[in-house]
Amino acid sequence: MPVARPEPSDARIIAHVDMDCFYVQVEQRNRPELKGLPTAVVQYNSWKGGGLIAVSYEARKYGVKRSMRGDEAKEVCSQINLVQVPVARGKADLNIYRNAGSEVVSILAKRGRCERASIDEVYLDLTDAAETMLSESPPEDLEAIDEEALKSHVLGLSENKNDKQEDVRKWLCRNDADHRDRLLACGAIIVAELRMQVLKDTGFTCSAGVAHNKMLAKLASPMNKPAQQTVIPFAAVKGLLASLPIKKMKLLGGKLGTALQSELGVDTVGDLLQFSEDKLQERYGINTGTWLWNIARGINGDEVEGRLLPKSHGCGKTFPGRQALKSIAAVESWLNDLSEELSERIQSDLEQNKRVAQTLTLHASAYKTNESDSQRKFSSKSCPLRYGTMKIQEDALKLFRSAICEFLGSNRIETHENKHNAWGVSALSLSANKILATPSGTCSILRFFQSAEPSSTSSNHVTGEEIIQGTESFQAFEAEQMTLALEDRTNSFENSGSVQEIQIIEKPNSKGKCSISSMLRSCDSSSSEKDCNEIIHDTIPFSSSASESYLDVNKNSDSKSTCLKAETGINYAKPSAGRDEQKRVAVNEKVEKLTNFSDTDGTCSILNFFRPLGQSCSSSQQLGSMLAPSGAGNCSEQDCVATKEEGSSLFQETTWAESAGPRLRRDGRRRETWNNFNIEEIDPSVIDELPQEIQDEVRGWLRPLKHSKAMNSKVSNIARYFLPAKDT
DNA sequence: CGACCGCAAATC
DNA sequence: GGATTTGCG
Repeated sequence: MPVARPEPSDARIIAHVDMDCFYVQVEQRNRPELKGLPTAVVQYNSWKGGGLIAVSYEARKYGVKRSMRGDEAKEVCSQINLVQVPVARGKADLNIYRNAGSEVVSILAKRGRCERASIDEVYLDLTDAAETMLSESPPEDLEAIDEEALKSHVLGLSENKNDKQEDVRKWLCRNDADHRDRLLACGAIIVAELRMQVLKDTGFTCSAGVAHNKMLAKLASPMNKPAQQTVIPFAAVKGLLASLPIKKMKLLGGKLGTALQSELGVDTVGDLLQFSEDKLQERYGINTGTWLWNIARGINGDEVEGRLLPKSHGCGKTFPGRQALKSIAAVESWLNDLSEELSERIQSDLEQNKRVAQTLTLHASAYKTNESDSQRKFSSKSCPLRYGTMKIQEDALKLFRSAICEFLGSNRIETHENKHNAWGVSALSLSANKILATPSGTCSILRFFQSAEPSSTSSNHVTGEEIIQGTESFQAFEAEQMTLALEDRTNSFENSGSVQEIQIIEKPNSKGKCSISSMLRSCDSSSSEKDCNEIIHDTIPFSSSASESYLDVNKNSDSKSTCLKAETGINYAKPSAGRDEQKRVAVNEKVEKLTNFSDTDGTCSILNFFRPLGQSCSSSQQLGSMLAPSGAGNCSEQDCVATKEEGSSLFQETTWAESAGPRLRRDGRRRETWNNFNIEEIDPSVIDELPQEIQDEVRGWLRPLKHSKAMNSKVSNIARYFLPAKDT
């Protein structure tokens, strides 16, 4: 459901840029002989000529539609050129289009805040640029207005005369106009320049809408395609919405739009005006109700996000009809392919953008052949993402096993093998989510910890000192080191392959932020899986420190725990009073080792840097929290208590009692906590204990803070990477 | 089962 | 917060 956001009081200038039949343009750039010819891009040519996903404007003249199959397109346009989407690993591969989209984004981002809305769409907030232009060189002062700007379509401007461009020129240059319109004129000129730049640099044409908010800009961009732009002045909004079919509005093309039509008899956006906000809220909820009330009036406060990269990466394939996968082996094979693709994509994201994905998610559609209620949900499953194709393949298969087991409501492995052909899988997809930007310098810190680990191999360790930061080789070094650090993140699963029902989930800290401890924890890959088995926590809130791993004994059914019991011989009975302590098991051994180890070689205080911390600390304190060795904070009482719990579980000084089964905590002893300090209170001598390159990095973080409050945001970005985000 | 496929983001 | 839904091209 859409959510209403307050609209800023000052007029904004927002543009929506939409590439014209983008996939076709990309293919035509690769094969120039196709330019100007009726062309469509098609995927899976095998069945009825494949499905069209982009149609050139030449082909549209013949009535070719995106919803057609290739064969149908040939029927209405026999000379159409059908270009197939590239296929890799047996599935469509959209990477060339993604990359082409990136080319465009990098150009469009130059004049203002830029949000990549899809593979071929971008929002721009050009408010500042327009204000600047208006005050420094307003349109009426320009000797000549860009031809492309003169070709703009201005909604509401009478376009019946012979010389349309002269009308537009007058409109753009009216210095007696409303301030908002004058800004819009500047926006149109800027957008025209940007579009020309895109054409010059990439060869792609695009269309654009310019208006005062995202909703209106999005409405405007397709009004005059291809290769044109449309402006919606404030005065034109009411008339536009009055006759706009409700389903044309973004987010109303689906169920909600249908509901409005059938329940309220609303046909156009303007028809919504007759309903009070209360009425709309009552029917569609507070958020959606207000959102609807607003859009009826052309009001939309959504901000342009300033994000040039996607928030997640996914790949999937459907297996319709007879193609459904009927064996684990077939599923495994496809998951391997999907994992490979996903791995490549997150790897290049890491190398190019220094971003790290945190979560791997599998989704599938399945049915049961012998049951009538075969529509049962096949729930998606996720686990911490470990880098490396093999690891992803491994985890993906385990996620699938876990999900199919749940789907079938059976614990029997034989059923999974589908001997009776009892099930089929009609879709598989994998995605990498929760992608976080890594602050520069993080990786060498990671590697420091990894090399510090006594049992880790040092063969591939290179110290940062040998590399000069800022050079390309350093960039490559960073990416490589980061990858090494991420490959060994805690395994998602209990090592015994027979137990699919237990899933170790990386429990994120309060806001799901990446925690360095999860990476540190598994520096030793040889022992990580074994250790994993030991990281068993109950599901009762207990020292749930940032990103500790715990075994998520599925809590929703008795059969699950029964199953576990049967297959592992360990009693994983559901939590019950008096037994909690048995299920409350040790923290990863490596963290313990790290703690003890550090006490002996003088690096003790670096650990203080990376203690997991409680929530609700102000961001200006967060870095201080990582760095300060002692002091007092101003968290609420409750927060501090919670933090102490965390401290005791992950970094306590006491050792852990060994036992035959899961290891138990010997006592509840706590150490003083160190969080919540002012950054000014950091003891400089602490930093001196670090290796030189890390000293430099940390000092780099601190230096700006002392001089400029504006740098707080930079520091808190780094801090947020390690710490729970501030609750907002 | 059932024929649009693949993908990404938002919502709950 | 993970899973599901919605929507888009």
